[in-house]
Amino acid sequence: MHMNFVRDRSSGYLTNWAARLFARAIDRRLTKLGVNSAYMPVFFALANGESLSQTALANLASVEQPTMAATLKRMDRDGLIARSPDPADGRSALVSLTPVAKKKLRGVQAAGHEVNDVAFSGLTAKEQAQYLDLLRRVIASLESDSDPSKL
Amino acid sequence: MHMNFVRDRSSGYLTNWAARLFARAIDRRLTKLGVNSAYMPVFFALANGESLSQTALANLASVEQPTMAATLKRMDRDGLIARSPDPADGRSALVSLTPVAKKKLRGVQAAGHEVNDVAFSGLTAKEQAQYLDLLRRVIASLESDSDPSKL
DNA sequence: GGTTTATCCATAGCACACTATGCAATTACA
DNA sequence: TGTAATTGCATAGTGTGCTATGGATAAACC
Repeated sequence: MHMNFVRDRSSGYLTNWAARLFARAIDRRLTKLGVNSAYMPVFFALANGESLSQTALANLASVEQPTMAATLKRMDRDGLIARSPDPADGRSALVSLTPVAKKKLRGVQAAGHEVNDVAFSGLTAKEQAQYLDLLRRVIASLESDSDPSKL
Repeated sequence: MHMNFVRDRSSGYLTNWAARLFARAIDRRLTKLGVNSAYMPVFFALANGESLSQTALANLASVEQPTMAATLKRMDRDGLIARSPDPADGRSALVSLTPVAKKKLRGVQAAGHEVNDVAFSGLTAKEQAQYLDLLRRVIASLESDSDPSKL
């Protein structure tokens, strides 16, 4: 087992690496369902029959609007979402899951839980809570770096 | 401050979000230097005049070979690396930093330290060490998920 | 020595993320 | 009410990452 000291001491590097491993673990499981990891926030947000705008979905997923636009375009292509005009706003369309997507919902949720369990398999319950807590605090600090209004 | 319970309890989601915030914070600082965040592992690996193969750099950065190939292509385009044929192996080329890149080295290192400090600004020294330790253990578990030989 | 296997790298094709920009519809306000 | 500012979405362009594949050189093994 060779070591890489610069790498293993860098919070940014390790966080990035962990995120890529999470995505790979998720994608390995979702590929069988014809689903991609970026679809997950949309699946969860619309799981109970909700109809949300693209902007609302982007906020829930913490991605920029053009990123969500591209994700929804792929989901549309894959037959997973339907769009209906918002009667209250001529600019907006409301997005909901199709019956096809609803059938995949349980599998998507199972994949999420499974990967979460794998990632936490070496941690005690207390350490798992610590991990989430520390992550949230690191996130808060980094958010205030980009947006001083959040201080 | 609105909440998003599904999101804030998901280790994969939070890790991904933190990684994107790290990358954005780094890129905001490196853009002035004409450097991208993916160049950082290459900068650090070659900081002391080393000459390494593409495969070695990919391993150090923990990315797949085609990913490193694309990164090196951009660094080449930006005049940051030089490639010389490996006299001992006709398939391989040895990569090193150009004088232009060496001039940027201090700035790149400073950006890394600065973002690390921002991310850790809300954590005690003990908590910072815990964060890195927990990350490494989560990474180890996720690696064994994709490669059972690592168990 | 010649065949097989492994290794190094390039390319194709795609997913997912970002910034910058612009149009169209809505809201705010003078 | 009519103009200005805001908001919702689309598009263009780019960076970073992945898998799959193939060619060319090197190493291993009859």
